[in-house]
Amino acid sequence: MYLCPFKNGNMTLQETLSEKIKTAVQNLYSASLETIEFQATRKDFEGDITVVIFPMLRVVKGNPVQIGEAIGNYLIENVPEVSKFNVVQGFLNIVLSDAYYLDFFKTVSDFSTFGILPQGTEAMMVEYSSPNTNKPLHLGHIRNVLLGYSVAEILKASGKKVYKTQIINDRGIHICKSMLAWKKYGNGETPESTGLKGDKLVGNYYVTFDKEYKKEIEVLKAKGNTEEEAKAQAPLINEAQEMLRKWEAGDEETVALWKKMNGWVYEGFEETYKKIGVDFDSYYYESDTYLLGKDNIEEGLKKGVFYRKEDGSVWCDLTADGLDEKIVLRSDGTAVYMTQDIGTAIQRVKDHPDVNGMIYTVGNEQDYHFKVLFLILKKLGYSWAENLYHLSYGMVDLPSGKMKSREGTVVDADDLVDEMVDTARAISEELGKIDDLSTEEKEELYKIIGLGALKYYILKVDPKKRILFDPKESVDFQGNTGPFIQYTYARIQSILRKAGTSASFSDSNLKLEDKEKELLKQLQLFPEKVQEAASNYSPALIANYTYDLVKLYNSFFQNISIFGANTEAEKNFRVALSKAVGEVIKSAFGLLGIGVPERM
RNA sequence: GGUCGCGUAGCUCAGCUGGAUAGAGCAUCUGCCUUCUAAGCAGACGGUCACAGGUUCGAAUCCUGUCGCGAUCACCA
Repeated sequence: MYLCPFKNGNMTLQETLSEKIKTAVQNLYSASLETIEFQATRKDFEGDITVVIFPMLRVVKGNPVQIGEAIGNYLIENVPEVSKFNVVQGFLNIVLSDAYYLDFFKTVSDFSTFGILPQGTEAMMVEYSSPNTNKPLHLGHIRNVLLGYSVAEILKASGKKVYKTQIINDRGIHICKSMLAWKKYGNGETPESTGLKGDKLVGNYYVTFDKEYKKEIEVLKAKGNTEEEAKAQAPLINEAQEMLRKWEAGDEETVALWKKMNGWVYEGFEETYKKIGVDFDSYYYESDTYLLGKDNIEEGLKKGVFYRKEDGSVWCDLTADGLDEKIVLRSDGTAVYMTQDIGTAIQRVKDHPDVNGMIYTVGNEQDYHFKVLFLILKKLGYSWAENLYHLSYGMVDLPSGKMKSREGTVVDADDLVDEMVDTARAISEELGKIDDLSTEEKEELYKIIGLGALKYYILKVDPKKRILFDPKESVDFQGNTGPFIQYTYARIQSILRKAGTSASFSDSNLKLEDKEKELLKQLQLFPEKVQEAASNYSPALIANYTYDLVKLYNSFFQNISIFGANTEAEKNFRVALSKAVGEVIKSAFGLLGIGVPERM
């Protein structure tokens, strides 16, 4: 835990304290300590940083309170930043001088880039979205896309070079179902002729297929067939399978239809991505990659990583690693999911030779798959295989249970965003604070707020936890929410407009108010928080940090007058502090993919 | 059944590399807009941290077991 990360010289204050405490214990008790345990001082006590005395009792015999007192006194004399201390039970609470915080504040020349590292040489690839092309994106994809995008931004801020990519599942029986239904019942409909988004149109035919298929099953069951038989014998499913065979054989007409309908879907997806505000540096398509793994399988066979069974199928024995045997190539020589993923991974590194690690943003239902994939890639001997991470996130469930696109129980991505924007519009109009903005400015603002509410709502929860989403209980705009944080940003901008550009802060002899000190403490933690979020792949850490910062700021804002400050220096400091907080909010929200408004 | 994940206030979530009296928001209730944006602030109410053991000076946090919820165990993706 880093509580005083600001470096004055070449050591952080925390490192200095640590050294001095060790020296003190050495001098006072002739005992040597390995590490010193620090923690943030609890609100109920006076202090900024607390040293826990208990662990020292192993090497220093004595009363923890007396030891604390002795160390405290030593620090007062030997560390100028320590202004006061108190000891409660086994806790030494240290009060740092205002000068320490003011030095920190003055030293940061630009809070808009504070904590954001420049791009280093290490490159990583982040995969997210990975949709099927037979239906529109839904709430589940939204969580995926928001997480992936944010983690990519966070990794960038931590100094990595990042490539954002996706794998598009554009082939297989699912798209054939939509194609077949369109052919049979579509009457040549197109996005243009219907005015529907391409992905919606294709999705409708997927649903149509399912409806007609079910009808056929019922008919067959009525004729005395079992459920299984009916499902296998229904003409529609056989036609779809025939279509898939034709596609794999390269049948011209089928491939043309496939291209046409996928094209519609891609246009629809792009619109949705644009609406949400995410982007990609590259795209991989399963129709290109599903064969890629085969050569790697051959190679693995030679290396002895895989083995072939009598029927010709190829397997990887992972029982020694506590997993099962996994098939990597069918007996007929065709590729399975795993084959393709092996091939895609290798291809991606070939395409981007500087990549030394990949993040896969995929739901936790595929935990096992990725465990196996990573292990196989390691066994194949790729050095980058050590740096693969499955960014596994919990499902988004509705009160009614799982979302099922075939049953129409999905929350559509476009609809959801539109609803959020509508809510933002309704609230803004009711409050009436921005009536003088132009229509375009207003609409832009509603988008920022609506999306902010949605994104924050999803990103603030730990990725691995499942989310229960109740469409009836709309996403909040008050409390721990995106709009609350955006509102604080807008307030700050209002302050800055009023202050003009003249105010600059330079005085180091100010007496800080508690709330000012709290804000400086929180600001100081941002760089560490970015690194922590990067190593944990967790936007939630950034969201929670920002919320804490904003709560502190609002308390400061509401209780301490900025323009009513006693001195010009005080006023200038408060304006500068406000500006810094605003810049960190903007920067942190940027990592979450959330915009901030000048007014709201 | 095996494996993996989750279980904290009525609800949604923080806290989890062990530390003080477990924190926020929503909801409910009190105050605060003639003063820098009330999408706010100040406060009240609300807890057997699923349960039981264990390790420790100290456990929501680590270990074991039990229960509950979910996922996964395809020549599907």
